[in-house]
Amino acid sequence: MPELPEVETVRRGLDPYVRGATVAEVRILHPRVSRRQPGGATELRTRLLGCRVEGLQRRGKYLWLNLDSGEALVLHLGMSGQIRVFEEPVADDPHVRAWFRLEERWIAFRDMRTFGWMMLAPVGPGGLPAPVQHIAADPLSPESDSAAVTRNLTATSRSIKRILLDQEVISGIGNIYADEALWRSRIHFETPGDTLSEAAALGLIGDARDVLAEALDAGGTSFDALYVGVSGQQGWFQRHLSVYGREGEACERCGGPISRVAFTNRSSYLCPACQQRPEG
DNA sequence: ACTACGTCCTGCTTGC
DNA sequence: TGCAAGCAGGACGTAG
Repeated sequence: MPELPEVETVRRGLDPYVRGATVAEVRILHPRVSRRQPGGATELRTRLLGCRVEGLQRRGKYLWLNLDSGEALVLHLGMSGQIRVFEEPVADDPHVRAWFRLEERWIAFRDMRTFGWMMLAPVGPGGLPAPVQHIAADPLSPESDSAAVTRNLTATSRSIKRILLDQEVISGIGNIYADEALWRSRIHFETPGDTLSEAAALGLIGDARDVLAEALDAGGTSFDALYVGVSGQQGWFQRHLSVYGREGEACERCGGPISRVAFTNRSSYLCPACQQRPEG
């Protein structure tokens, strides 16, 4: 669920509660949350206890806490993950998968669909934890290299939407913002990457960066209760979405109807008039 | 090597 | 009304 703007909103909200704080208590309530940890919940808990958090970073949709042990606690929210901060642990919340106490705050990892995970990992080259090493820079990062991304976008016959969703090419973009960026660039999602001009690819990267930045300013996108910030607040960018979730509504550019079509067991939203399928 | 597909989950919505 | 199928914002392993 959460894409870059939502994850960054969580990072900013969580940062003041964790930076400089020591992990005083760890409760793993569901085994799936620690499934990527080789030693499971026990290892996660024992190696985390007593660690001091030195920082909270993000790359694409991945978050990690830098620990004074030299390791990082890497978190991925998956489709439905949330991080919430409480004064006391909430009893009987069926979706809390883990609790952490840092100083006097209780931090919950909630995740209805349990695709999210967390694991401890060594920090490698570039300050990136091992599970994040393969993830490309995201468009809001100063490390992002538009020329290099452009080359990657146009080097393959894969559909442009698949490439946008490939976190090893450009990170942080998910189904919502891929559709929004493609609409802004008037590109059909099935367009093969290697048929795009360099200018079109560069423009698309710019549109992706713009939509992510605007969504971040709005605190992210909340279609339902599944995405909220650390205090439970909703994001507001859904009011500014041009195509996503707007099947049948008028395209704000040409007035034609927005359509929804199948895309790898999911949906793509587009304006068929503005975003013409490539020939052949 | 590269690409497409199925799969891991739960819960809400839709349609028969 | 009830039930089953469909659908959801992600990423990985595997098969082709």
